[in-house]
Amino acid sequence: MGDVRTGDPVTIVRGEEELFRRVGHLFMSATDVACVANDLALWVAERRAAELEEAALQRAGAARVRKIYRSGLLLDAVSAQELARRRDRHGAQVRITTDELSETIVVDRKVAILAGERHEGPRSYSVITQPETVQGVVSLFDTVWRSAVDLDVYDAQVAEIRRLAPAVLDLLGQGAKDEAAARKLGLSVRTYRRRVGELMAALGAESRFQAGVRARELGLV
Amino acid sequence: MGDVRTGDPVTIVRGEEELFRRVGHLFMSATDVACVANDLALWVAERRAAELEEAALQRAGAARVRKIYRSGLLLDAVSAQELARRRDRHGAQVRITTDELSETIVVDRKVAILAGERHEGPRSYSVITQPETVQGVVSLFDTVWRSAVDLDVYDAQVAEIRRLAPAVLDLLGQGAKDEAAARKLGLSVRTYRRRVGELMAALGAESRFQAGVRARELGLV
DNA sequence: TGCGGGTTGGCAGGTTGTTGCCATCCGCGG
DNA sequence: CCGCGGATGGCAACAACCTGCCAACCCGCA
Repeated sequence: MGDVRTGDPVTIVRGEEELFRRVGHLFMSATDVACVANDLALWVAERRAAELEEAALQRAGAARVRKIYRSGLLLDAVSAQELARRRDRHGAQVRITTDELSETIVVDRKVAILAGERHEGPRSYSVITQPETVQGVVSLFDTVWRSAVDLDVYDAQVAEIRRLAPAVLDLLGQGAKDEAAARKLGLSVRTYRRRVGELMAALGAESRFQAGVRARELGLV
Repeated sequence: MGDVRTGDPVTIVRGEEELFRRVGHLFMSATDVACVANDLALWVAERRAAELEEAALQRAGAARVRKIYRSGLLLDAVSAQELARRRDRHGAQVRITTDELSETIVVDRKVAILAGERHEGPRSYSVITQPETVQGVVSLFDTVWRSAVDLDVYDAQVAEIRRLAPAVLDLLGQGAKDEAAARKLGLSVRTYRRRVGELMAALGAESRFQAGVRARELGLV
């Protein structure tokens, strides 16, 4: 415990518990947080969230908090709303990308945390303090940040998509052919496919199989 | 509480806890259990499983236990093995179907339990004691049972599929085109598509989107 | 009424995915 | 050696899906 810098420039940490013990304190006084997240789950164990929440609220406005989320998240109206709520609550900036990114946090441009693959057992995280490496991560983040689009702007774009998305997802999930699905929705095949295309774009999927997986991941089907 | 027959011929029960309280005792003395399940999760709350387990073991051989599972389950080697283990342990008969079925239990041809949709909140179950209705359910079950194929037979069929399935699923999940995927696996496009087709058949999916959803549901991607 | 921006749906031409057919190859027992 | 069954891969025809283009339409606004 104590300062994270006492270890190697790169430390592998297993599980969120451990991660929190190592770097949790950094968030308390952070003035610059950059974050890539794929869902709304907090990175730290739920039971510790309260402390962080408090610290976050205290520095609201004083700190610069940038968060990037996957676009698929916005297809669920509830999630989208929750996202906006949190943003307002913390005075954070939220942008949306359609690219697939591994989860990342950079605190004060000094410490980078990269999430590893999520498979059996606790998830692993790489905690990086080596300045040049962190700088590289920051640079990547900045680039992605620039290409990402503001939550409100994106939200407006998908508002209409979202209206039809549930029905489209439902039909796709049933294995319906475009022909039949379009008829059921009272749309032309052309427009139905437009919807599917928008949906896939929003999910960042390049094939329908992949779209199915992502949709299921987000609990949309 | 008490005898399930005291209520209406059809009772809606919310949550597995409640279900167990209502009909748990039936399993203790049952000599004929018919069951459709979509995954390996036990129907009763985990903590009560021990009692049932015990009762089940005692009547092993004495009772007739028939279980039908979805074929997709077998794509995961671990699940398939666990399935066989449980079957041997309980002296049950296990068959596999590729059709989509809602979960069902019929005890001693007297009480039928149909699982409702799984959405927010606890899952609901219909407990049916009305004889004609139960008979109808039994009749449906018997038909499905006849058309289903024995676990061992099916297992042998998919053994080879399973060997390649993870790789194919992986590539599909990445949104790879058949062309590229086949190259990566060192297969011809034709054979790769054969694999995908077998996979979809095993998942009971009629479109790749649906296959993606099912695969994700089973945790195969 | 006329204009401008956005949505729709038909069409065409493309790519991707699905399936049957068949020649070929491999391994195995006769 | 042959014959056999199963797996493979090429080919082809077809179905399904994707997309650019454009005319038609709708709606709000001046």
